[in-house]
Order: sequence, then C-alpha cells, then structure tokens
Amino acid sequence: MSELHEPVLRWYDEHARDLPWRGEQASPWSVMVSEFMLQQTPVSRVLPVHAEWLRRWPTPAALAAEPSGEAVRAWGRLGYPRRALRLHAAATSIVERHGGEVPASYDDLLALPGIGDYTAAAIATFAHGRRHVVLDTNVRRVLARAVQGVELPAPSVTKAEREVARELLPEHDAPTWSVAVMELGALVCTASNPRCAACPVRDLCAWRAAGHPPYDGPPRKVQAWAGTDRQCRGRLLAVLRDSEGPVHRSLLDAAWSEEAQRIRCLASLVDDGLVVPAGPDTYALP
DNA sequence: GATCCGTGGCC
DNA sequence: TGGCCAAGGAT
Repeated sequence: MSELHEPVLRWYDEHARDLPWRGEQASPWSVMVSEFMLQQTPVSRVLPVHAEWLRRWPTPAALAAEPSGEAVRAWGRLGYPRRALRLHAAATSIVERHGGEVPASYDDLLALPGIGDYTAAAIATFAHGRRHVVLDTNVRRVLARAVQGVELPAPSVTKAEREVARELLPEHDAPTWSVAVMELGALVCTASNPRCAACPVRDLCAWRAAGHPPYDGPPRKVQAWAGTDRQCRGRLLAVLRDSEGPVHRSLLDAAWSEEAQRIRCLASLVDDGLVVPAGPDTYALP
C-alpha cells in the first residue's frame, strides 16, 4: 500500500460527485453507455443525454432493436457521432453473443466495437467490480505529477507508466481507488490551473516538491477546427439529425458552401455508415 | 506512432 | 480573443 491511498480515498469519500452511473443502483449497461459518452466529452454535457438514453433504452436489447440512425439522432451534439454507431453495434453484439448482458471480462469487452483498453478496463472495473489498471487522462496526469514529478504525461502511455499504475492498484476495492484517482484528476489535479491547495496529497506530490517544473515534452498539437472536414461533417450530419426523414441534396448544399469539400465529407459520412443514400439526390440517417 | 474523428465551455 | 481541453478508439 502506498501512502497515497488513505488521503486520496478519504478525499473521495468526502468530495465525490453523485453521478447517475455510479453507485449500487447503476446497471452495467448504464456504466457502459456513460463510458462511451464520456470519451473526450465533459461530464456536464453527458448528463442529460445519458439520462434520456437510459430512459429510452434501458437495456442493450432495447437499443439493438432500433435502427442505428436512432442512436445517431439521440446522440445529439455530443460530438464524435461514430461513437453512437459503435455503441449501437456493441449492443447488437451483446444481444447476439452475450445473452443481452454486458460482459464482465476485459477480453470480451475489448472485442466489442468502440471499446479500447481504457473503456474495457473501466466497464470491467466500475460495472463488475473487477481489478484492472484504469488509465485515462485523469489518472495519467495525477500519477505523472504525484509519482513522476512532471506536469503532464507523455503523448501515449508508456510501459513505465502502466507499471506505476499497476503497483498502486490495491488488492482490495480496486474500483474505488481508480474512480477516486480519476475524480481527483477531474476536480483538483486539472490539466491547467490545478487546485494544489485543495489536494489531499500535496505534501507527497513529487511535482510540487520539484517546484512545479513546466511540461518539457514534445509539443502537444491542438486540433484545428474552422474549415476542417470535421466541421463540415458536423454541419452535414446536423441537417440529417434535425430533419424528420430523408433530406434532399439541396439542403446539404446549403449547409456548406465549399463544394469539393462538401462532396468529400458526405462521401466519408456514407462510408462511415452515418449517412445512407435514400433515393435520387436524397440522404437519410441509417 | 501519427492522424483523424465533434462540440462547446473556459480562462 | 482564442488556444486549450474534455472518462479514447480506429486505422
């Protein structure tokens, strides 16, 4: 047991947010939906959409019974709408291969569409109480600072980093430890303007002890947005989402003026399965 | 490993 | 004002 455990767990007991996908009443499916939605997306924006999804589709079978386009539509403006398609596909696979129950094993979860290392570990841990290393951006940042003494972790997970997290994982109640570290990273040990004065392990923190040296790794690229294909795809899909049925090409033309890019992006949306041709110059959600 | 994939709030 | 960031995954 590291000396980090007690203060972090005590802090979590006092400061944890009461989120609907936490606690005894949350089903594994609720946890799974939340993990898909939380990928690169803040909690505050996930909350209302998650509630509506669980009300409308309380089980994987309920979601799988509907066209994937309904999932894309109900995804709303959460972003990265391919996640909605993958969640629908994962629900279908759960019905077909797992009797409609969210799998508990990491390997079974990892085999589902839209689930990588983090999400498989998170669902196995938080929905089923298994013991896995849960390495998300929050945990990585907390450990980078408290243990390694650097402001931010490397661009991708290193072997040493995973080993540090593995050694810190307690034998008993690993889920509470992981969610506590994540919560600490989300609320106190934030990427910018960390609230060190409120941190339960400030006196143990290697980064603080070193005088808060600034990040000195490779430059972190900020994604461009204005004029990109992602913005164009977002505009086009929003037209489909906000329409009852199939829409004519002219409505899509009005959503993005640059023709070559518009055509390329529409083709990529069709290729991704987010849009389907529905007739002459007509398109719809799948 | 680098790149692509949405969206909106914040300091 | 605009760079920065938010519980990643697939290719």
